Amino acid sequence: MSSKMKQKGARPSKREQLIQTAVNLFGQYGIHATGIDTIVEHSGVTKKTLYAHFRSKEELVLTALRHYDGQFRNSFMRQVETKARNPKTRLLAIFDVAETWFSQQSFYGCMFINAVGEHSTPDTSLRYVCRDFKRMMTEFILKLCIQMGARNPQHLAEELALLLEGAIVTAQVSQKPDAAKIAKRAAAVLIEKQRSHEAF
Amino acid sequence: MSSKMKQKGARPSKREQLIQTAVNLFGQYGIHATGIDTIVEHSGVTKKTLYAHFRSKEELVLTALRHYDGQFRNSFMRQVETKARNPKTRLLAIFDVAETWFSQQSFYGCMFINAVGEHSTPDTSLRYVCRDFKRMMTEFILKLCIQMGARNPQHLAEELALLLEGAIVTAQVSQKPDAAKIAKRAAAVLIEKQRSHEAF
DNA sequence: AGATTAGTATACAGATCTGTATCCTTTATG
DNA sequence: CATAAAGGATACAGATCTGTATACTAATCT
Repeated sequence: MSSKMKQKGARPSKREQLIQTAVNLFGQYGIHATGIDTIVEHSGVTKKTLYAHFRSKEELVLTALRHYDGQFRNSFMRQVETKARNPKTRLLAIFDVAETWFSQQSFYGCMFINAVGEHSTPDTSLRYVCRDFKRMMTEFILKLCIQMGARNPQHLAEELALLLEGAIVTAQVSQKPDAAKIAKRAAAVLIEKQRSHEAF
Repeated sequence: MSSKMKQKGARPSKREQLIQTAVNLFGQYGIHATGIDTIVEHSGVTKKTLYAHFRSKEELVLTALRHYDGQFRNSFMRQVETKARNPKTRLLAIFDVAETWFSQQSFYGCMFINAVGEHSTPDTSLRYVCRDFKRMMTEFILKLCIQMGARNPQHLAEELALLLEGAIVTAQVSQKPDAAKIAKRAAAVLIEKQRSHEAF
């Protein structure tokens, strides 16, 4: 049996410690503002070990973003699906989950939006990761719109995704967690407008 | 007559050159990624002159943000008011103006959103500048909502502002300038829902 | 014209950044 | 036990960052 076998409840490997620390620091302070030395200090792992696991800072950045991607999506979708049962209420629940997210002490906006903000060059791996994250979120919404039997699910999903993005940055920039409530109110109107009373 | 008198059409002062260069570079590459040396090179002004006009990089950052604030708001509002005549169509025109903004080669998202993304500490001058910018934009929208005779202008303005924010980051992250079209579609629904048929 | 200001050019100090190297210790495994 | 792998501690190289200092030049005001 391999020693590298991942097992539940085991203390995290150095690699995982580094990634989690990177996620936290990049999330709070941004990527450029977070130096390797800072990550080393906060993770309790030496620089040599860091560079044994990751070729460069850029590789750590990408790994951290991808890790957070999976982590966040899992948590977010699970919360939505727990909070409500049918597609329509789940669409609305998205904004309730968002509000609890915005209200956390450790909320510093969307890590992917912030990452793109400091990396303008298009067609880079970082940009792809961020783009894909947003695409996945929209697809999650789209599925619910289809299940709800919306007349034009694609349109509705795009609109609701836009509201969610707007709520995120408004909560961040204007420090108003209740931007989620505004978004939810608008979402309710848009959903009602698209509701097909035949399905469900 | 003072030599520092500003006169139209005069070639820009060193100070203005520095500010404009800073706006451009901060906007494209972000604040942390843009060094003083880079600004010096691109502005054609020496470092000593820069530090004669600004105490520190931070002061230049704030000045640049405030400068861009006025510049952008002026341009944006003027375009909206030129494109349409009555409040309702002006509200919709916001998203047309946004789309041409998104489609520019030099579009790198909203400078203020990006700035906040790399400066998480609240209650700093930088955060105030960014917050005020968003507040002013929302108030611009609010005035139009009131003029339109919306049933709840405050609510409508908050919702439309959210849609605009969402469109900005979606256009930036997903590189889809037509996020503005989606926002406009949703805005039309929200506006119609709030329309009071008594006024105008 | 004379004096002051504004600006150029450039070097430099001190801090910080990414990434590497060296030496030693712990840990796991056959 | 013995050997190899993983990690800790630390110094360092080279680049880049903010901000300052020095010496010279061009413009401007009285």
